[in-house]
Amino acid sequence: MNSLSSSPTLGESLSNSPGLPIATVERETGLGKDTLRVWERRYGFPKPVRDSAGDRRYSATQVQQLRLIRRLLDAGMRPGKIVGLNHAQLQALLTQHAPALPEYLSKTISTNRALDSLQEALLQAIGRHDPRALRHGLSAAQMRMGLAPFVTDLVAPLTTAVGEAWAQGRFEVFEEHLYTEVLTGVLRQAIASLTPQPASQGPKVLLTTLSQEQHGLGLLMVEALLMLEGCACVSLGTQTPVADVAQAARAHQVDVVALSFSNVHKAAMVHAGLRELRTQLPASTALWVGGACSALYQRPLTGISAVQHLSNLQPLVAQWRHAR
Amino acid sequence: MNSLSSSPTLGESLSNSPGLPIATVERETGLGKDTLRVWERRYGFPKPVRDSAGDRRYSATQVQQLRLIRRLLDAGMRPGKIVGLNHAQLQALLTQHAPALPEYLSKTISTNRALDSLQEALLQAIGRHDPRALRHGLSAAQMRMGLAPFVTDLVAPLTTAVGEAWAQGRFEVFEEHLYTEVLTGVLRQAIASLTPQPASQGPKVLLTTLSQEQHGLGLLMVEALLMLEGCACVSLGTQTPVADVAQAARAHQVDVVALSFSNVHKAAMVHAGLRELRTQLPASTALWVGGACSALYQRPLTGISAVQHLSNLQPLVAQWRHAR
DNA sequence: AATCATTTTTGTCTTGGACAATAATCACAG
DNA sequence: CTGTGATTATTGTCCAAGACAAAAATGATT
Repeated sequence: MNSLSSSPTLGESLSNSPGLPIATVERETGLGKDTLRVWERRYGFPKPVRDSAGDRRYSATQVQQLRLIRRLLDAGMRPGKIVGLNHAQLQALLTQHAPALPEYLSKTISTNRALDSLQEALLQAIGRHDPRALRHGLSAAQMRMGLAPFVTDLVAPLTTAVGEAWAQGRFEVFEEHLYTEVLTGVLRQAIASLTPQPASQGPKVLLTTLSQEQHGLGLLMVEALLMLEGCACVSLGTQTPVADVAQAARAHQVDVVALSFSNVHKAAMVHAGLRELRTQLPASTALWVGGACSALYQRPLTGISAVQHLSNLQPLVAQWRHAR
Repeated sequence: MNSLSSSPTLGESLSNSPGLPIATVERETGLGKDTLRVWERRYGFPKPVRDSAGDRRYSATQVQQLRLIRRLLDAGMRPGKIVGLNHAQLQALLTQHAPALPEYLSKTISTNRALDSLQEALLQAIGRHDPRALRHGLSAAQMRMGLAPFVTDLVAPLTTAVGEAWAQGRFEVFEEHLYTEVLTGVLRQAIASLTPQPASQGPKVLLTTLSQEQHGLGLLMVEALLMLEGCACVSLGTQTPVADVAQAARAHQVDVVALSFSNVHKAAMVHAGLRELRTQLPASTALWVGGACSALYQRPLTGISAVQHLSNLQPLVAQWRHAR
């Protein structure tokens, strides 16, 4: 009861409102079509209106609530307990459960007042739409702090802060895009200045993300840190299919494959992809994973090293060196 | 008839073979679950075996063929004609479908022997999996030729050559990714070295691509050329929704919005998106579009300037200057 | 308090049908 | 031969209701 194009993305969400089709909601929330339908059947939410063809049309409000639900699910809650709740109740749960979450992040923040105020200033530069100030602030901080602390203590927390501000509606999409773009420029410039490393004392590392993972900032942060450790890095950018990652690892004869995951994907998919890649990779090739994906740290993954925090990267390289 | 994790994937594809579940095939091939099932019903392919629960299990061979089919679909073929074919037939079609070239690209190539041989050398560096040689070759060429000719006469044709080699199966996905990544680094370095432009004599330009368009190389090429012309550039990276492009244009008070399109989308989608954006943008804001998307140049688009070739960019800036 | 067995919860896959937008084909006029 | 308009064919996505196995929660026993 539907058709091919059903063009709308989010453009018409404001003016006229036929509502968003289920495919768009899947993209926007990360919840599968099947899941959305079975939730409607079981919990009575979300209950979209139907268009002339009988297809579901979700309101912007429903999508917003689904976004909140998604975050609570990532925080460990169960669908049955929260899917029926209204916006206010969800928001309450979210703020209440906020401090429980990122314990591995908080240790770097709030211990340093100067960092906090710098971060705040940069956030304001984004909101002011001032790319020049943003770029200058980042660049200056990198020079002052040194690259490794810059990445670990400022860029990483700042990026999650921007992501959260966007999720809470305090930032628009284009403001988050501007931040990503400016930071990408700064990080790439730093990496380029490190490039002429003559004799690689560390492992040769292949960097990329798997299909459908298009968040590339984490990759750049890791690349910067690894180059500081004397690693030889080969980056493939984002969205490389599993089979091609394995193929590239063989072609470039790397010692390590490093993958970055954001939290937009279903845990089952992440695990399946990793298991798949692990078996396609030679046993002698190490597999390192990291990023804000909660699925990585719940259970230990056999044959895979999970890097929950960027500060754990340096020890991992040291450990690799020691094993040789 | 299935379950959550569905642990196996392709890991066992070599030794024992339960085959890949449908979700993995969707991720690896980009073909939706519904599409895979309806193809099986209509064309009898792919015909996966079933596991103990009755779920489909696709063989690695089938996935490989699906990948080829995907490429042919992107090249404009119809599923009904190619879904039943075997590996050899698909490969034949793929290599055969080369000469259907856009004529507007060929004019820059083949007029200069030195350029041709340089391009050939760089293509070989990609095939040799030698990122260092590739990067050095590009960097040296940029220094020798100067940035504008480098972008217009070498990078642009080289990029289309790589894309075609990939479409014909002469390059693997990861090889194309490596090219993109290395070139991105070179271009960004060039742009960064231009950044401290004091007084902008040219228009302020917002650069981005619309949703679902993730090809960012064209954006970087345009940004480099525009900065040479004294423009002030604000880039949002790729995949900005239409509404946010308009919002950003207002927030940053730009004179021009420049969009890049690759040829992966349907013409109707492109036209709809552009029309929508044109209405949301102030009339005083110019809208420039370019890229390898054939839909842009078939009919004239009202209120939009189409840049078929990068050499047309400089005149457009001059024209804008003159209008003030 | 920890280990094991049981029940509940939950996401994904199944089948067969349907539809609307796109593309291909055909008929007809200039 | 070249457009142009109408017709038919193709094709991706959505729907419904049912089913099942893994994960989480609960209860029982050491």
